[in-house]
Amino acid sequence: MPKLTDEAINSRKSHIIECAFQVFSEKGFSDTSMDDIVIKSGVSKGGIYNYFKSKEEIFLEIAESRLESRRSLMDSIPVNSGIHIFLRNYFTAVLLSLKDERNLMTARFSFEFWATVSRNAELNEKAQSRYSKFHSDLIRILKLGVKRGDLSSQLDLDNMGYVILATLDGMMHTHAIMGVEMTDESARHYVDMLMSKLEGRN
Amino acid sequence: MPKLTDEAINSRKSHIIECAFQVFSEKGFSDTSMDDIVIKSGVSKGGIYNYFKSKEEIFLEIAESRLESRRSLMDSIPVNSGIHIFLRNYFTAVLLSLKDERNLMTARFSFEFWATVSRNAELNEKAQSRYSKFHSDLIRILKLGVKRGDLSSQLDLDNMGYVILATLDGMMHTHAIMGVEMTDESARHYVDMLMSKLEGRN
Amino acid sequence: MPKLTDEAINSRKSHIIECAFQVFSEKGFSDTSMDDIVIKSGVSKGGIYNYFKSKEEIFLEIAESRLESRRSLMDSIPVNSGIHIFLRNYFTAVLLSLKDERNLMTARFSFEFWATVSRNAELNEKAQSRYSKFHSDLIRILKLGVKRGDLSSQLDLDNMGYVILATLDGMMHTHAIMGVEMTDESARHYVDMLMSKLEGRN
Amino acid sequence: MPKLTDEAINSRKSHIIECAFQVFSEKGFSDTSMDDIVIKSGVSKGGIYNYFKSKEEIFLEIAESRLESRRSLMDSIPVNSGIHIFLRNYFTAVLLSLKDERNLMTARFSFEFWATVSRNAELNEKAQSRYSKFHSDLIRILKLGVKRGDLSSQLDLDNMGYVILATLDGMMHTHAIMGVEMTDESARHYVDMLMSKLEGRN
DNA sequence: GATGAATGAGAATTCATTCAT
DNA sequence: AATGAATGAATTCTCATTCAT
Repeated sequence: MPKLTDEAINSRKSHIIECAFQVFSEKGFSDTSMDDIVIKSGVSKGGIYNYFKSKEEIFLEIAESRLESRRSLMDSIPVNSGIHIFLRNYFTAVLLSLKDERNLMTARFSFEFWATVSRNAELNEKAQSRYSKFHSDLIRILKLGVKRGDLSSQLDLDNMGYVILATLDGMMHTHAIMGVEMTDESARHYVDMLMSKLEGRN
Repeated sequence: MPKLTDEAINSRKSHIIECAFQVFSEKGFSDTSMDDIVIKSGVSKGGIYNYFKSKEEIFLEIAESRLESRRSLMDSIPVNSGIHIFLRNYFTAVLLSLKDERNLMTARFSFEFWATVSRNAELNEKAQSRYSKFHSDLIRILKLGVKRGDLSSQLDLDNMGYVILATLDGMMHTHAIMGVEMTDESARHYVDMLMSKLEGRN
Repeated sequence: MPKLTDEAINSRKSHIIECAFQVFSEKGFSDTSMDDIVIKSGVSKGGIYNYFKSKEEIFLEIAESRLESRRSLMDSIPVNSGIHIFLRNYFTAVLLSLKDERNLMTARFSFEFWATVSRNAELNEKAQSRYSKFHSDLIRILKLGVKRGDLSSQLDLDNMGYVILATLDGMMHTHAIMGVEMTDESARHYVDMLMSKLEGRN
Repeated sequence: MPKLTDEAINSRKSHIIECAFQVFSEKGFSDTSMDDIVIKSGVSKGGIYNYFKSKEEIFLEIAESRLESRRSLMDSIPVNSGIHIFLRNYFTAVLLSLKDERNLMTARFSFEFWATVSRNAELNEKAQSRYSKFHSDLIRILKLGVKRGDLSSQLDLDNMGYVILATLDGMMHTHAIMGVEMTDESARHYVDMLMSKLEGRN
């Protein structure tokens, strides 16, 4: 066959990645075999290796794209509305997004990613730096909020950044991995609690 | 050979479980091989299979014992001090306990446990019911706190139970699995935030 | 597309053969992949299969051309000079030729060829008959030398043919494959030894 | 099963090595699959890996033992008889030994060994040093012969060492690999030629 | 009961060859 | 004719489990 266009190549890669993403989300990295991906994608063994040089590479490329998309959510802050409004909406949206099966899978993949990566020193470093970026993005927004007077000036931003990201993850983790139902009320209570802290209403 | 006393059997089992626990914590379920456990424990392959019928069974028995111990922590509420004091201390203790390597391992094991269990419908049910017990214990305490006037009477207890357990897990997960340092300040901010909510100070 | 001229076809074949020759010399038959040849030659996978129907065929065609060239060396005996002179020069030239990287490669290829061929009854027969031709060429020359009085009349020509070809190969093999340096002195001692025998000076 | 005695382990290893030796001799390193060894030896896939950690290790252990045995041949020089007698006998014995199928296989393995090893820088070094030992053993004997007056005092020992080993190899190679029959006469002519040189009879 | 050697089903990956374009 | 993506059988190696001693 003649050379595929870049577009065709990317589409093929995307297809494989999409299928692999589903399997990884469901079974985790170690328990997913290349055969699983072969079956799910309909692409032959060798075919997959035309696009990725190892199972790990597939996993990492998925992480690359998925984790990026979460971060980008934050990039778009409406300039006019208050930061406190934005954050409340953002937190709520993140939690409620899990109602969508697709986002649930992303969450599962994400936890699997951290579990896998945490056992590999080299990868871990990359993952940490990704987290740091996410963290500093958040801090930047919090700072902006403080400056605008939307958030409390008493905040210990660095540490609150940790608390926010960690507890948000926890809310998702419990629902996505542990399979414990998260109700809308739980989400609301959580966001209220967080925003009270951030707005200094306690 | 003469039948071993129950005590001897239990001691040998405990030894294997202890060693397996360490390896599972470090490498996760799939990446731990029986050989890892053989080497760590000094017990032969066949020996291990005398006590456990599969790798999965070892894993599950560890979960059984470890997760039980966490629960029991809550059983002992000092009658005199306020519930809000108790909870504050308890949450703080749980988070700070991660400074101890052993507790860190337990946390890691626990997350690995949920990840594994989440992929197996049958196990999942058992795990869920364990979680439910933990959740209802917590609710019971919260109720007691409300009744005693130590906690806000406005609380939506069921949902707050979820929020508490989930966010606490998140705080631990971020530190234990993702390897992001949790400072004492982060822990304190988190507990403050939670207690403000529970005590109705916002 | 218009049919390529025979010349164009041959030139393309030659190019592929030349490149394949280099890779085979370096890595041997089994460890050379078609991709290696594709990369070295710049000709596409399918392109190569237009000219050769298998990896083995390429290998064999190289052998065909290379081994022929060695034989032809012998075809040109200067009529005037003594056969003993000619042989001395020829043996010396063969050995010293290994200083040239190109000839070293040819030697390596040649040994690889025999190793490969020795494992395949059908090919082996062809190779043997090639060897026989070479052997009888040599005998012919030796006979001529005897007749002219340049070589000893006591020679057991058939067997000496074997000894000459075998030891010459050995000298080359040790240098080319085993990587043991062959000095000019070694070469000279060898040729002296051989010529003493052939000239009956012992 | 309880622990095997060292003897039992060695016997098992020997069995595997023996079978692998046969297959490697016949098909070469690359073309021998672990399955070939499994079938030939009757030992299961996993079983073989209990004794050797890779295909390469099996190959190298065979080389270790086989190549050693050849060397040791030289260690036993009868003190009384002349060195020239010993060498003549030794060279003749080496060549005629190829009549035995077993020694033929060893020769084939040996050439395969060098071919394989020559493409791997790390292994190559080890192989070279093995060769060096063999070479220096030979030189030592030659020196002894010169000293005793059994061999010519005009010899350039280092280079003759090369010539001897290389031509001897060549004689064997031509027979074992190229499949060209080596007659007793060829062997005798070769040894005569070599001894004439060594004894200075030319 | 304990041991550890043996098993063999699977895992990831490679590669000669094919064939649609 | 030329291209290079696709195929899938074959390869090396791993590992949970079994079982003879």
